[in-house]
Amino acid sequence: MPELPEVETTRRGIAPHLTGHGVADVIVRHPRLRWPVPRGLAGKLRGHAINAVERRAKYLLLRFDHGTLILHLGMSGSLRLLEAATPAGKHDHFDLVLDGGRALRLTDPRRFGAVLWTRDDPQQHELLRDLGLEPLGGEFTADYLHAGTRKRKAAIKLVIMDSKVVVGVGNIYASEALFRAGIHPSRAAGSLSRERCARLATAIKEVLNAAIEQGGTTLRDFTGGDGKPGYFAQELRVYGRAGEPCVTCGTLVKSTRHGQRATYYCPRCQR
DNA sequence: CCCAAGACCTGGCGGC
DNA sequence: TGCCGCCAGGTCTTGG
Repeated sequence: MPELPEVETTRRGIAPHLTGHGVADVIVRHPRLRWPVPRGLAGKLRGHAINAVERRAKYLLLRFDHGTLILHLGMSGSLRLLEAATPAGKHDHFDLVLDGGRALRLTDPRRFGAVLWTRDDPQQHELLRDLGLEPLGGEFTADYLHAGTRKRKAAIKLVIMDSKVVVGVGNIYASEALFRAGIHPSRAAGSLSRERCARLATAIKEVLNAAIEQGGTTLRDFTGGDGKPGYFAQELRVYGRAGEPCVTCGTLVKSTRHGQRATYYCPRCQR
């Protein structure tokens, strides 16, 4: 579920309910996520307040005075706010119980998500330290993308999904951004002109921003019972549409694979 | 350094 | 209905 737009939408949804609130308890029902959930979190966090909820790439950062709780939703994770007494389901692995009786609950069937703690600057954490630029930031430009792809022979789709280059472009948005930019997903990254890098950087920003707006409309209620997305499926132009006509030219959308992930593209519009 | 493949997990689906 | 293989929105790790 979580691509960058959903993580950002989640952040916006939960932040007002967490910021300034104290932690009453931490419940770990299943400590074996992507990495083991650190032991003793309850003792560390009880009585401390959350100062801010930030995002770096697809990591959510819950800032405390004495450290940062780092959350990742993996492939199948979601967060919602509910009454702490709500019975836990099979995949409800982690609760951050707040003062006042509510809790932030992590649900994650595949357990590729993560809950980590650092006392230090989270940007220097080993998982975050070497990440590339935020796609929606001002530094992510045509020049940056052009320079960063010069020596890369790999398919451009793989390169824009490489978190050391730019973060947050997941499998869906990689196909969508390349379609909007008119670039074939298999094209060698280093063969793209500066002009086409400009179109691609713009397309990435546009598709992510559009999806965040969509997420904002369908995921606004994080205090409700259901944190499920559902969102922008109707906005997708190529993803999941193999065999259907291209929305631009009518040619049938094709699918292929890059790095064991499904890729969708229009063989006529994308070169 | 770059790149492809493997690894971690569970659940849903289509086919037989 | 049951079983099997395949697929799934991520990303770290490994081996060439």
